[in-house]
Amino acid sequence: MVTIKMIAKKCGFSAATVSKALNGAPDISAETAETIRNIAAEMGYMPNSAARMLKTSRSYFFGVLFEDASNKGLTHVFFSQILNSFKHRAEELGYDICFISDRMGGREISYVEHARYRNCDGVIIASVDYTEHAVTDLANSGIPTVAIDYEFTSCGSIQSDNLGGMEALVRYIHSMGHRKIAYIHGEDTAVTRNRVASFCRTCAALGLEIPESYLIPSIYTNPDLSALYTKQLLELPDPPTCILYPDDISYIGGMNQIEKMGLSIPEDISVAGYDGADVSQMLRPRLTTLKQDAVRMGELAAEELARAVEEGRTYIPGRIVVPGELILGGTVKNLAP
Amino acid sequence: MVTIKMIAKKCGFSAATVSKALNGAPDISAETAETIRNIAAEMGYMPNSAARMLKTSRSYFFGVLFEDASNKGLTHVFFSQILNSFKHRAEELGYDICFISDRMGGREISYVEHARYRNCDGVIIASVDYTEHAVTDLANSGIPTVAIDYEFTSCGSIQSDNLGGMEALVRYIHSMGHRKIAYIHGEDTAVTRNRVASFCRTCAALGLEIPESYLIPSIYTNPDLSALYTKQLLELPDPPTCILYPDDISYIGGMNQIEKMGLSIPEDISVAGYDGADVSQMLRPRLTTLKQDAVRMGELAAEELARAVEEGRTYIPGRIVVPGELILGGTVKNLAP
DNA sequence: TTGTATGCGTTATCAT
DNA sequence: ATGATAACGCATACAA
Repeated sequence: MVTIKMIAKKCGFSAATVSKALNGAPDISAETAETIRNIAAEMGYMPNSAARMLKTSRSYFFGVLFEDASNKGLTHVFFSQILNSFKHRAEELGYDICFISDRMGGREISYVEHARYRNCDGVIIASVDYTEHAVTDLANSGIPTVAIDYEFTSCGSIQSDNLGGMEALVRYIHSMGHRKIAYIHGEDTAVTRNRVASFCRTCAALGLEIPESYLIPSIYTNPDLSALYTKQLLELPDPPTCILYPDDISYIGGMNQIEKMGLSIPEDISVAGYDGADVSQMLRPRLTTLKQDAVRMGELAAEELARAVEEGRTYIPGRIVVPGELILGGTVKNLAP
Repeated sequence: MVTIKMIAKKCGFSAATVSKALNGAPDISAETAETIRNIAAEMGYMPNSAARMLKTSRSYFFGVLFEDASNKGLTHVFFSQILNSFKHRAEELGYDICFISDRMGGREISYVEHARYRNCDGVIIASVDYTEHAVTDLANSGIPTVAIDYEFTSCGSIQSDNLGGMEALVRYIHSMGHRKIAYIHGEDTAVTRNRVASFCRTCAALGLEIPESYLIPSIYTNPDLSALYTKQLLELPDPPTCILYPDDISYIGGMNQIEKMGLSIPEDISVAGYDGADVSQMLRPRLTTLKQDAVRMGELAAEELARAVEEGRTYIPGRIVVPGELILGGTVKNLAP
């Protein structure tokens, strides 16, 4: 491994001068800087991040906390998209990614400890149970933090526009003449509550009466449950004309059930989804759905976190709401031509 | 930040003694060790990985190189599954994950440089163009390396059993009475070549003549292309009775095309897939497919890499082939009852 | 059993 | 413009 000392020896300058030259310090003559940089490159020099980290207490690591309840982790479609674009943007900004878990080898450690151990300059929190103490401790640890789809005091926040998205979706369905809209929704989380609230509020604003039986708590990405509830809905004395699903996978469960009952989409029953832009767009007809902008969310999260890190004590947490996009597929029938 | 020195001051012992006690050195009395550990815990001590790294030149980082051609990165289903289980197992073994990219901030750097900069103890290579110089350089850098689905001399290797898997799949289809089997396969990679070779060899062994027109090069996860080729196949003067797709998404494209032509699966045309265990299992009928054991592959990769790191110069690269599982869905009709 | 001294590679301060 | 020196936090060889 080639170090600054070795370069110093080779080129006759001192280690201090070499360090400065390599870091582009202003008090080094252009000529020496040039010479030193050439020799360093020639020798294949790479700085040692550990030494630099120790000296400057800056790691250029973004910690990533990414533990969802369903334990899908990195295979979770929406979050893997966010993470992917977060990673790209972070790299552009000069940061590497370091996952924060709750164990180091055999031992259990807290997220805060893990982040401190690795000297993370900042941390992004996504896809977790935000009420967990281990999580709130991290958010309050003083380490610059940005949360996805959640707000902590004094932390940055990147949120999907669940309120606006759901409103747009419901208004569209209403504009297609539907008055009886059911919503099979995901388990109780802050995000779900927002969507449900927006659903109810928008329906109310449109003068729609939504009976209790139309609002069904299910579980995200569970096709069996959504199939079951679809059946329930369709067997109601007064069934809905349109069913909303919480995600692509739930939709597929519902779709199977609908076909099984000999009905077809959208002739006999209309459907729409949320947070779907993957599989559901390959099926025919294409699902009408509200696509969240995961890519933009990841980018913004990286930029916000970089800002939090670099502004330090003067950082004022940003609260960014990222709009989604209404994708008009072919699953909502026009009842009012 | 609380350091060893601070603990030393507080408890009256020297820094060396504290360090030893905390690391469970044998030459410290049980009593002092106990005392020191208590005080350390009380003070909320966490070692500084940068300092430790610098001193021991061990980072307990596994570098992860994960750049696929299609740029899906972490959203690639198969590889995200591998990465997820790799991450879990690595954490159990005491390692954190650090992504290796080809840039640091604005500057371009090589993978090797990146891995060295972060002092990665070892590196896993997955989902890349293995012929790229940047990649082979990494594999030959001397850093302990394990590759997924590829073999480098002196690197460990975890491979999906593409030969055995494809053979099992073809033999099963043959056992159902099919003699005219077509294969729409992915773009040219080492993995694809293995599958195609095994497909051809198995067909030959079974005495099946596969015309050129039955073997179609497509692109992975491209539903439009697979739809197009499905149409081509079905319009052949002598069409196949069963079509093999390279993945779930390609299958969905084919499925749509089949339905569009008024045919049904498996009554009119049988189909099967490869590397599918996600969406295709939620559709009805369930796709008959050969599921790769991504979870096991990730675990094994972590274990193999840990071994490579810990055995150092005495490490003899392991070549592990991980069998898949034939999932019997309902898309292959029995032609020979 | 415990403590002293040293150095890992780097950067920052202060002289020169 | 350049260099000598110290220090970051830790682990270790060796002395006590």
